[in-house]
Amino acid sequence: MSQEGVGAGVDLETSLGYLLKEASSALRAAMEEVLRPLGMSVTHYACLELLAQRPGLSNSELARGAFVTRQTMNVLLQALERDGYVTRPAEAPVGKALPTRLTPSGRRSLEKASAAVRSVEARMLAGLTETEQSGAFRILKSMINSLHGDKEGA
Amino acid sequence: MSQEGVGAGVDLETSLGYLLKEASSALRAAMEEVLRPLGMSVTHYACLELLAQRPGLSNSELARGAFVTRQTMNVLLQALERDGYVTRPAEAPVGKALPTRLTPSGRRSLEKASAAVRSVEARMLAGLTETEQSGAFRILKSMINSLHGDKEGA
DNA sequence: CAAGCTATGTCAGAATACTGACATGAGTCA
DNA sequence: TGACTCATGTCAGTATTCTGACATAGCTTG
Repeated sequence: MSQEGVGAGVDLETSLGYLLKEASSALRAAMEEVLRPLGMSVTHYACLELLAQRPGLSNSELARGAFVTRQTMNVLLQALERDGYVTRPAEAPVGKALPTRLTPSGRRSLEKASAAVRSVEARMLAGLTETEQSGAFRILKSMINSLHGDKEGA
Repeated sequence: MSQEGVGAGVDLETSLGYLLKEASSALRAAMEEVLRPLGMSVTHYACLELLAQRPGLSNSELARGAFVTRQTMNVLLQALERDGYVTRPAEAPVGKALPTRLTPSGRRSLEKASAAVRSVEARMLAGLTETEQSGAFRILKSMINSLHGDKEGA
């Protein structure tokens, strides 16, 4: 049922951009599936994982790391703080940035989620050799770099 | 702001899943940037591009192709129909599925958007050889396949 | 010092996408 | 035929994320 080529369109069957979106969508769906039983969303997990690996990140830094706006991250952080997963000082030690840290409860919650997500990533990479994986890493890095540079010709 | 030198255990920096999300996020942002002047969102564009290449797709089929729920696509289609970009028959020729088609207006609108998106994709792929691109294609396909297969043995 | 610029945290409203639910049409199977 | 299952279109409500706006802290520059 797919004939009728339109001139000069983006061929979805061969478009790397479309494939990138499909892969990202599949990864997100798979993560949601394993995180749902743990009562955690993907963004929740991303925030906690970031804090585990880089303690003391501010709201804005977490937002950039999770690829959401700082307003969105702020709402999430308030919920996580209310539920006792993270803590923030009442006053900023310097500037306005409030360094955030995991509580023991948050760390426990993250451990199960982190294991689940790692298993998803392992499944995603099953069938790829080490060489292919490092190739994928380099290629994705190149794509990101090319997209971020606005006027820059690579 | 917390200083750089985030030296310890930055597993996110080596995670292909994280990199995949970053690349997808960068692509989406770049697409939004070029589509905004045309008054079109990414989902909007995806729907029109799908219809250009596969005329007669139903609401549910479009939803799957654009990686959103059929409810979300339904809302979008109603808006596109109201604005005269697509048409759907009042009654289903068979079953309940309503085959959707672009109007001349929708086709015109798509042409500019498609060119803009094509330039973004070209920028993304700048700096990658043909071999690298076909490698990326194969690797992404493998990731998607591995994530979708639930109990699938290799 | 004063002015300008940038980054941050936060509140509020708007846009977007999702989950739940219901009715309908088509195919399957006993 | 009738019951069952599945896919679809659609309405309604909820949830999530975004854009806009404001005040404040720190740095830079004249």
